[in-house]
Amino acid sequence: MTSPKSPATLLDVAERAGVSLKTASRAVNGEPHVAEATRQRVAQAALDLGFQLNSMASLLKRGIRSSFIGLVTGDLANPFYSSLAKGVERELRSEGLQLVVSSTDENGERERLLVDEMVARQVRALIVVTTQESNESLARAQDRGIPVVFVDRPAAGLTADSVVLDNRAGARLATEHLLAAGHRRIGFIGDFSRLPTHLQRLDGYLDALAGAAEQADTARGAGAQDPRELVREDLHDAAGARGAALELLALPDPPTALFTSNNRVTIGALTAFRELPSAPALVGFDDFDLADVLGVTVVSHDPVEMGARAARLALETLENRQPSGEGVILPVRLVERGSGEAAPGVDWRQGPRATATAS
Amino acid sequence: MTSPKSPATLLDVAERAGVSLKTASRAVNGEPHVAEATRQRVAQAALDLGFQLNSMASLLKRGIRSSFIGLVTGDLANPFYSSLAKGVERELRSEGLQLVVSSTDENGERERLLVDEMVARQVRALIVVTTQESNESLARAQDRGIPVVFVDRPAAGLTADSVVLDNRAGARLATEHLLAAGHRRIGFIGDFSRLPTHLQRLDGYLDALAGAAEQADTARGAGAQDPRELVREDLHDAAGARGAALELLALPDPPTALFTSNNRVTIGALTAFRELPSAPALVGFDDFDLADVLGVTVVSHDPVEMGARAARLALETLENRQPSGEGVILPVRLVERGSGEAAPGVDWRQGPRATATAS
DNA sequence: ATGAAAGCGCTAACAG
DNA sequence: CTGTTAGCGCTTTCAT
Repeated sequence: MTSPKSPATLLDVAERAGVSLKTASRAVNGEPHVAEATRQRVAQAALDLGFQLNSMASLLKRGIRSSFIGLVTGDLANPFYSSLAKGVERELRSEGLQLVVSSTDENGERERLLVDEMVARQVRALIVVTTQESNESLARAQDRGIPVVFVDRPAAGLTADSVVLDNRAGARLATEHLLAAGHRRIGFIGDFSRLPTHLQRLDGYLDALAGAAEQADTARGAGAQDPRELVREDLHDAAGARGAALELLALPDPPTALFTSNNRVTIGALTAFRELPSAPALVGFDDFDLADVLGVTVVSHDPVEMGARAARLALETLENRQPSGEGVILPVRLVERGSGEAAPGVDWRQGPRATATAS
Repeated sequence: MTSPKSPATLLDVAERAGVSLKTASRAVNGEPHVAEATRQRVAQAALDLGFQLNSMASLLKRGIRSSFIGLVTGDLANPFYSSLAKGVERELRSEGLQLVVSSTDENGERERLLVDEMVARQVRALIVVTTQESNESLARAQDRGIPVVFVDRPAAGLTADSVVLDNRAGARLATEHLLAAGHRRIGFIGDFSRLPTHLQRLDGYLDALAGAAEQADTARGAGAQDPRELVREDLHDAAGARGAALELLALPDPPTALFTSNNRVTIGALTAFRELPSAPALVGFDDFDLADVLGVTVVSHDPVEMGARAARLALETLENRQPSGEGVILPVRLVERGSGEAAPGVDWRQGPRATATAS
C-alpha cells in the first residue's frame, strides 16, 4: 500500500517548494526570518513528500551526540527498576530527550558490553545500576565526556554522581522494630553478597542486633550469640529466597522474625510462609504492590523519585560540567502494617484482616 | 580528572598512527586487507586517544537510519508493560539493536507526540500499545517506511502486524469458572471503555452470562436480568477500582463474585476486600506477583513472550518488507488458586492457607 | 595493502 | 527575507 522507496530529503522538499535548501531548512525547523507564504509552501511540499527531518544528519552537523540517555539496570521486569525507569523518563521528557534502556541481569560482562554499545550509539549520558564487577567501560564513557550517574549503588573506583538509599538506617530501623516487638532471634535473607546495598543492609541489621546485645549484656551479663547464624546471603530470586526462608524456619531453634532485604526476597519469603502452618514476623526492604493487602511492614522509599533525581543530576552535568561527586542519599521510612508488630509466636496472618467496622 | 575536550575523531587516530583516514577506518571496523602491524598501531592510537567511533556519522554515511527500536506503552511502571519491554529487549539484543521506551499515560495526544519524536529520531521500527485515540502519526511512520507493530491492542485504521491476547476467550473462561462455582450475580470491573481489550473482555463476560441465562431459561423459563447492572467501566487505576468494588458490594443485592479485567483493577478490588468483613469470589485478568500467595485465581498469559513476538515481527518486517497484517493471537489460560472456586457466601480468604501438612 | 576524493543530509556562516 | 558555500565524521568508490 505504501511506497517503500528511499525517504525524501530536505533537498527534495526545497526543489518541490521552489526554494533553496537553506530556506527549506529554516521553514522546517520553525526558524524566524521566513515569509509566511514561503513557510506554507515548504510545509505543503514536506507533507506531499512525507518528509521527516533526518535527525542523524542534523545532529551530526550541529556537533550534538544524540538525544538519548542510556539507562542500564539489572532487570527491567523488576518493579523497582521499572519504577526507576519511569522516574528517569518523566524527567527526560521535558527536555525532549529519549530513554534507551537495557538489562544486565547482574552480569558484569554484559554490563560492559551494554555500556560500550550505548557509548558507541552516542548516548548523551549514562545512568547505571552497576553490577560493581567492572567499571572500565564506565570510566571510558566518562573519558569520552559522557556524564555517568550511579543509581541505587554507589560509584566504584571512579568519581561520579550517585543517588542511593540510606540502606543501613533502613535496615537498622526494620530490625529495631522487630526487636521492640520482643523478637530475639531475627533471620536475615539477602541478595548477592557482593552488592553494596546488601552489605549496608546487613550492617544495619547487625548494628541493631549489636545494640540489643549490649543492653542485654549490661542487664544480665550473658554472652551474645553469633549474629551470623541466622544470616543467609546470595539469594537473588524469589525461588531462592523461599528456600532460604524454609531452611531458616526449619532450624532446631528457628528465628521468630525475618528481615528480608529486598522486594524479590520478601516475596520469596511470603511464598514460603504459605506452605507453613504459622508465619514468623516479617519486615521487608522495598515496598511493593499488595503489601498493604497482605499487611506486610516494610522499609519504604520512592524509586520513581530516585530515577528522577538521577536524571536531573545527569542533565545538570550535561549543562554545567560539574560532576560534583557528592552523592545523594535518599531517606527511607518504616511503614507499619502488622507483620512486624507481631510478638514472637504470634502469626500476623491470623490478625483482623478488616479495618472497617460498623459506621 | 578527565579532559572534557571534544572527542577524538578517526582522523586524529589516523594521524597519530601515521596512516590514512581510510586505513584507520578499516582497522577500527575490523575489515580485511589491513596488515597486522598497522592494525596494532591504529588500535593503540585509538586507545591512547580514548577514541570511539561516532556511529552517527557512520550510519549517516551508510544510509542507515539508526539502531534503535521504539516502544510506546501506557505506563512503564505497570508490570505488564515492563515485562513486555523486557521481552522486546531480549529479542533485540541479539541483533545489536537498542530499545527506546516511553509512556503515553493513555493520552492520545501524548502518543502522537512520542511517536513523532521517535520517528524524527530515526527509530528503525515502532512497537506500540496504542491509545486508539489517534493513528495519524503511526500512519505517517509507516509511510516513512518504518515498520509498526501493535501489541496488546490491535491496529486501528491501518494495515500492520499485531500481537494480542485472546481476551474474549479468557474473560469467558473466567466467568464460566465463577458460574460453575454456583455464582449467579457476577460483577465486572473494567478499564477505559474505549479500549478494545476492555471491550473484548466485556464481551467474553457477557457471552458466558448469556450462555448461563439460556440454560436457565430452558430449565425454568425465567426472564434474564439486565447483565449490564453489575458492570463498572473506566476504572484505570487501583484506587478507582477499589471504589467500584466497594460500590458494587454495597448494592442492595450485591454480586457474590467479581471478574476484574486487568492487574491494576484486580489489585484495587483486593484492597477493597481488606476493608470488608467478607470477600466475594474473584477471578482477575493478568497474573501478578503474589497472586499465588493470596490464592487469587487469574487468567494468565505471558507478557514477556508477547513483547518478544512483537519484536520478532518488527525485525522480520525490517528484513523482508512483509507487513503480513495477519495478527497473532496469543492464548490465555485459567490458573485456579481458590479465589474463584469459592461458592457464593464463602469467603475464600478463610480457607486453608497452608498446603503443607505433616510429612 | 593502502590512499585520495567525493558526498551521506543537514545546518552555520556569511553574504545579498 | 533568502541563497551560497563549507563541512560535521565517517565510508565508499576507484585508484595505486
